[in-house]
Amino acid sequence: MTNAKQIQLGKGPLADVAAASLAPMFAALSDPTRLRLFDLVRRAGHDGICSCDLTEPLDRSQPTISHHLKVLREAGLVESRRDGTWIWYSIAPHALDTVSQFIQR
Amino acid sequence: MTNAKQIQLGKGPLADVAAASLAPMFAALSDPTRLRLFDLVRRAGHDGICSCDLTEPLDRSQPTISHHLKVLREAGLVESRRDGTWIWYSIAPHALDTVSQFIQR
DNA sequence: TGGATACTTTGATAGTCATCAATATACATC
DNA sequence: GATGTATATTGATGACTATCAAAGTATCCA
Repeated sequence: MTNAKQIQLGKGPLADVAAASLAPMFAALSDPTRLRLFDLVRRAGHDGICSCDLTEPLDRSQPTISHHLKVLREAGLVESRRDGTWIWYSIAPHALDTVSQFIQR
Repeated sequence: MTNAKQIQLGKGPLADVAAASLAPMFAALSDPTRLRLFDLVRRAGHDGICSCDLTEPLDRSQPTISHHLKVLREAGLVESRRDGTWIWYSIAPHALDTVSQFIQR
């Protein structure tokens, strides 16, 4: 189940619930390996990138990469689609909109 | 010791060191209490806000707030200055520049 | 000097997380 | 069906974290 809550931050002080839904997105980006993973996926553009091409450049085990991709997916930052035995990852539309909204405020 | 590394992200894939210095800033924002704390400080504008006015609205113990402020400070996101027994917090200049740079890329 | 107020540090606890090896699942091909 | 490749899940482990109460430090004022 993906966690793609499209939160609209109000104008007042950051509400409890808003903070609670914003925090996991920052958490997803709070690990160096995941940051590089996200960056690689973003660079791949619309087509995305095969999971099999992500393990080697990051120097982590295959289960670890799989774990991190799951975290990014559940945070609503990336999407995946299967193509035979491969799985292709791409950036979710509006992935960083909420984060952006918070940053520039 | 504040951790205000002003990283310039290159154009190529996110480097190991860049990711390692970016991750702690996201980590600092990955907790709901800290997000609200940061938001309150930001709203206070140039003058900043007294630490004593941050404990009550967040419904956490005073040591917990102190701990979170330390995390924000060491991530280079906020600054503090003492005024008698009070300590005033304000947003660090260019606090979110590096994060912004990563987001819009 | 001594109390009062604001804040920090310490110590403890329960929870989360990054990582890997081992195992399981899914798909393709033969 | 059997085998091989790609990915996911499980289980274990060491490290980190959010929280609080208690104790410590800093500053002001009388």
